[in-house]
Amino acid sequence: MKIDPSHLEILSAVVAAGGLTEGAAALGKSQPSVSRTISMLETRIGSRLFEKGRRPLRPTELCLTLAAEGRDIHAATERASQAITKYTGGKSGTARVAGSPIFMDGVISNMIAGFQIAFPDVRIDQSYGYATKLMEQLSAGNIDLAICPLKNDHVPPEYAFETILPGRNVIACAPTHPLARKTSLKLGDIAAYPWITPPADSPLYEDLRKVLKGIGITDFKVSFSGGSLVSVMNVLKGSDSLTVLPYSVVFLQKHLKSLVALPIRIEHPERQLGLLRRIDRPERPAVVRFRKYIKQQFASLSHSIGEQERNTLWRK
Amino acid sequence: MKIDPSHLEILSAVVAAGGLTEGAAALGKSQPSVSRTISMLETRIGSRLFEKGRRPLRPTELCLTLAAEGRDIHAATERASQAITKYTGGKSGTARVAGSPIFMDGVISNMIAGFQIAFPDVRIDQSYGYATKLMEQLSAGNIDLAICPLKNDHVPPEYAFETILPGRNVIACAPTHPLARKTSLKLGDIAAYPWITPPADSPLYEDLRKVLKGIGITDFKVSFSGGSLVSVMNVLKGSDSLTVLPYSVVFLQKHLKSLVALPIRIEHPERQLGLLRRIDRPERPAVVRFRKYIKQQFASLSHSIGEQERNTLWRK
DNA sequence: AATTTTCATAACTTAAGGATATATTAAAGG
DNA sequence: CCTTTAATATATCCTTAAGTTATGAAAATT
Repeated sequence: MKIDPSHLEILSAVVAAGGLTEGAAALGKSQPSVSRTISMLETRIGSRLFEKGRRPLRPTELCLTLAAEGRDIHAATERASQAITKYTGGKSGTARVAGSPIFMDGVISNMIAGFQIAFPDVRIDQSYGYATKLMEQLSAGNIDLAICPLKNDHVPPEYAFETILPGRNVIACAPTHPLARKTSLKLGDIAAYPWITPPADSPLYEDLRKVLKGIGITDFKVSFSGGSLVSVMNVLKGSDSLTVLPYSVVFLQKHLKSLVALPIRIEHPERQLGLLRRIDRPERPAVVRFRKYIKQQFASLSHSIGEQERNTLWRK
Repeated sequence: MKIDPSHLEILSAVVAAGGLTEGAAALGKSQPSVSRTISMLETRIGSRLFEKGRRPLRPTELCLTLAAEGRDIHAATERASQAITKYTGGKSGTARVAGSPIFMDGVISNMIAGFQIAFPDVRIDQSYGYATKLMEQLSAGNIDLAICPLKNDHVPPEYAFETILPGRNVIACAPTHPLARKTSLKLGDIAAYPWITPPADSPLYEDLRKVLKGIGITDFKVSFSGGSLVSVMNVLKGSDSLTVLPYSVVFLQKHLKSLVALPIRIEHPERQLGLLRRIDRPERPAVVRFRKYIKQQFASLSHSIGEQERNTLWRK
């Protein structure tokens, strides 16, 4: 005897409501519809579900048994509905995000922390990579969103790129660095110190080279290279080295007293930090939610940086 | 987001089977039917349930969540189906039976015991009454089946009456009774002993009067009256009283050595023991099963009595 | 690259399920 | 006891889901 679960759900509603009319109302259906469904069910089963000719509708034993299963079914569909609502509202699911290591560690991870507080049931899968690899990963469907610096006019048409910050870099050092305490800083001062460079394949490395070249330093001493942000910061802290970092990264570390930016205006890379995704792939709700959260966070970060800007004197 | 539980059931089957084709086969449906149901579900939900363009069908997170609920739903419908099968097979439910007290206690209760062993999930609600009241109870829908002696041609057309035994009575006494040990018994012998009579409103009481009148006793001494079978047997055991009982009752007690029948052939009542029910009421499966069980039991009882008959010499 | 397997689509048919209007019927009340 | 009232059953119509077979498209496999 194959049975339609929705019939059992209806049955349980009628039993719970104590009548067809009220049951139908509870279900949001018309009374005749429910009446017919019940009587079709009765003929299928071959037994009455309600005693004949009793006006306060009296369920039979079988009816009560089936209604109990109907309640289970209703509970399950209810849970399913809520799961769907949660999922389509972007409050559950997974967002797979990747980006440049320095950015992810220095900026995004802090934002992810806040996101997790607000949406604890969204899982964030994070990985690292630079632009080319990120695009491949996006196209392969391995990640949903990339966060990286890119030249705005170098974005292929199958990608969407939303800029979130200008790609501004600064020269950074430990707060204990001799230059950090100098009030008036000359460009020549920095030539004496060794440099920490990011991995050679990173865009930041390219930036660093250009910056130094821009201020006339072509032959610079590299004391450490290739590390992640934490490595870089640790080495900076224990040495007199300098490095080039995105201003946003330094900005967020500043109040932790682990990094400072030297007030030297250096060449802007032509890139913009932004959110990259495939335009032809439907975005899952959790990804949309995450992306918008990141955008909003960057908007407020951008505002904070802007204020800071007005209170700083940059030389060059 | 209102969701159809059967869709979730289908979803879980597809996920469990690992593909549309196998899932459809498991459900006993065609592949296109299942395919369309899934895709309709996807458009309703607004999210994919299976990743696009992956040939070993890969369920999304949401899909797995929903499929889990689908499993619950499937389990519930399965339980419901089995409950229905059991019920319609007469293996669960309730049968409300009533009958003459002496018969119910002396014969039917033993049969009910056997029935309960075979069908432990059928509940028997037993009550007592004589023909008129039983018919009222049947008509009021308070009982499903009556077991009572009735004249075959006195059955109103709205009732069905199946005879199960001829309404044969015997004179009964305790095995320790003086007459029980006598080998040759004369009719006059019984005149000396007091009588136990059933309740005055019972058909058996009428039988007793007729029997005694038939053998010439009009003025008989009543030592006890109105009790149930157990009372009657207890009083018989502790006294020299006689009584009239249905032969079937005595027959079943005989091997317990609590009652014996005197080998005196007495007048047969014109009634027949039978199963009475309303012909216009649909019988619930458990009632059918019980009724058939009782009929079959009486058939074999009837056979046993028949054999016993051939070995007994009845006088009159 | 061809083959195979699996899923999606098309077109059609049947049955279920929704609505409104109305007939029946059991319970209640004068 | 008969009338009233409230609830359920039925009638009719229409829309949509769901089943079928045949067929097209696409991913994996060889």
